[in-house]
Amino acid sequence: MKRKIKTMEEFAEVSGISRPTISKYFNDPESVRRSTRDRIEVALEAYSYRPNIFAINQNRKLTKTIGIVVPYLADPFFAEIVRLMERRCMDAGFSPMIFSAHGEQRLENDALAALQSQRPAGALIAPLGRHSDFESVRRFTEEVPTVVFDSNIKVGEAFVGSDSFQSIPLIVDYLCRSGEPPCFLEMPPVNPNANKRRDAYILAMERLGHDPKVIRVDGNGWDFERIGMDEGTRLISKKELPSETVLCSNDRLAIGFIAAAYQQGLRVGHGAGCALRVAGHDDHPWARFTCPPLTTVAQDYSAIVDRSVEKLFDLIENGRTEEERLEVLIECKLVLRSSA
Amino acid sequence: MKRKIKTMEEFAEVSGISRPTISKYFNDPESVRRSTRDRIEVALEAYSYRPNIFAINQNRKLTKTIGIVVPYLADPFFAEIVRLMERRCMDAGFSPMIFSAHGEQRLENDALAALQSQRPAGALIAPLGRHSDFESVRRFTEEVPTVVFDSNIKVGEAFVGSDSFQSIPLIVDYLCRSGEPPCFLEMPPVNPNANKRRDAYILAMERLGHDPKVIRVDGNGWDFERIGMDEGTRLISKKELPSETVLCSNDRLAIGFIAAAYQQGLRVGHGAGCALRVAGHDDHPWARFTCPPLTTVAQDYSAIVDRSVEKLFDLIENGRTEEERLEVLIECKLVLRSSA
DNA sequence: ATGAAATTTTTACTCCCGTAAAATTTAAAC
DNA sequence: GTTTAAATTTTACGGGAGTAAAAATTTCAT
Repeated sequence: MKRKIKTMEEFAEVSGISRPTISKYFNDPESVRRSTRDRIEVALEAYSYRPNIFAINQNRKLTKTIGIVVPYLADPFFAEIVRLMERRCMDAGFSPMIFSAHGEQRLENDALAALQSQRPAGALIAPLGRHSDFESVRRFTEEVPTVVFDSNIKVGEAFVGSDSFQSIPLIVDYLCRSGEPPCFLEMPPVNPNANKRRDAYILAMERLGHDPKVIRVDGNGWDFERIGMDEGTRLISKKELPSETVLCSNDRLAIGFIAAAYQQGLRVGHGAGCALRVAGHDDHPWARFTCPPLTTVAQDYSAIVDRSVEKLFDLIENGRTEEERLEVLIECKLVLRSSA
Repeated sequence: MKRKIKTMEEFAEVSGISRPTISKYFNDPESVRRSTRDRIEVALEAYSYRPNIFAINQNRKLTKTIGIVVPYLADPFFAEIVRLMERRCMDAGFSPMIFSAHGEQRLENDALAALQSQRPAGALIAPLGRHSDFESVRRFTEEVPTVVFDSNIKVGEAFVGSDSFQSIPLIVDYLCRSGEPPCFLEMPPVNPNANKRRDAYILAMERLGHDPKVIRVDGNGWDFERIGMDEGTRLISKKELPSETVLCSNDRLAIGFIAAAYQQGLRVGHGAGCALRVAGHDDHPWARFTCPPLTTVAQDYSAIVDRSVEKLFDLIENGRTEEERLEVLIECKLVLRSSA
């Protein structure tokens, strides 16, 4: 015949413990004496009361919420990163809150506004990049301790991402050593990474004494596979490829390109009888399931997540310091499969 | 020299309008006279004030939050559904909140608890299914108006999903008519859909006078592609496939299976010189980029989202009725590509 | 048992906004 | 220029928990 407990006041009553102590308990169970903790927990089982989160956050300067914002959640790269980040945050006692910009500036701004209204303790954001409303994002980071990842726009307390100038030479070297030097397939860059990759490609090729060949195809939006397939089809059928080795700006583009090659009857791979070698970048979760499996450069998902989250926790605990903005560049690893 | 406006009281002061009216404005801008609305909006630009969401929700019986819970966000099917749902909710003036169970019962329960503590106006949930803590989910739906989608466990006010007994016959018929009758490749079912699909397969085959052949492979978790590839490799190399036409329980499994076939040197497709036909189910976003492109049955993403969201809005507006639980089954469409 | 230290209880104020009721002002209608 | 209806202002309370300060109690070592 348990009555419904709605407030902490009521719970204090039925548990026989004063409200301030109950409050202390919920903020940190270790902060009350063992015996009272036990009494509270017994009552808790009997009445299953949970404090009202809105009332809690109303008085707290900083909540336990951590915002995670990505440019496109349906991209498996971000889906996977978010998955790992969410886990880390929960393990540390925070409540992650996920937002996606769906590739649109307006929605990114909306997401940041919605997040900010939650007064989060901190935020992990991968900005749209080129399409971000820079001022908007900067204003956000003024109010909320923020670690930026993946796409390095110069806001927030820190950046964590992969080092294109390390990763691209890896794959370029390999491709040059094992066959015809690659051309570079890119689409209009959605973020700074895309530019860095192209620049890194050019640099790497020149270092090796080869002539860099960049193919910029059309297409916008986040349908990378479709762009890779459509433009790949066009390039192949019109024989406009300057090299039989194609390094794609990212794996999703490569997946589309491989599909195009397949449909045109070109065999992709490094073996005998193959007409084309294709490589990507990122080691997307699906890269190992292409036909043939994709040779690529793997971003270190765990490291990106770990470093980002660590830095954010540090910011939350110790506050912002006057130190210079931290930039963590993480090494990538070459992943050799059979596409190149 | 604008001072920081933190409360509605202060904003009322600087805008020269009373607080209750400001409050009305934020609840519905149309509810105040044109002239005052203008005055408020002018002040709003000058001071960029936003009401504190916690204080708001503390007093409202029902918030503007809508929870979206999926079993695995990194699955492109759910990523896409979530994307569409989020959009619809925002357009209707709600704040969607996304949760993923990451395939684990404990995390599903955590997500539901976290969501419930937000006192959402309603929830759209795709339960884990077989691995759901049924009682937990049921309790949740008692407190929160809920539409269940994709996986029909019998809780909540309504279910919206695809009709396996309509979709599977479509593809079975087609496969039988165009070649050898298919065997059915499934993994241990993660949700009721998987069972229905198998049963529908058996039924469809029997109707056509063929002998149904179900292959149940091992594997758990949500790495469907990996399971499809590993088990496909095994089945092919050991020649254990009872038919040269393979209908996979879902597209992700099929993607893995196709990769396996490719690596074993088997040509997939319906043309001459092809050793194997492979078909899937769902029309995942990546299905068109397999090699060869995947023949499958398309779930109607928009319809699923539309119907779910409509019903939820109806529930929120009109409250729960005593009517029977609504079950909406949406038709699928055959998508013929070249894999079968 | 005694004193000191650690906890808990009491009391009371704060956070920021929703909202109801009564009083007042404004706008529209005739 | 009334009359009326509509909108706004005033005033006041409530929601549920954080938190500070002082008083009371418990714990533990000596």
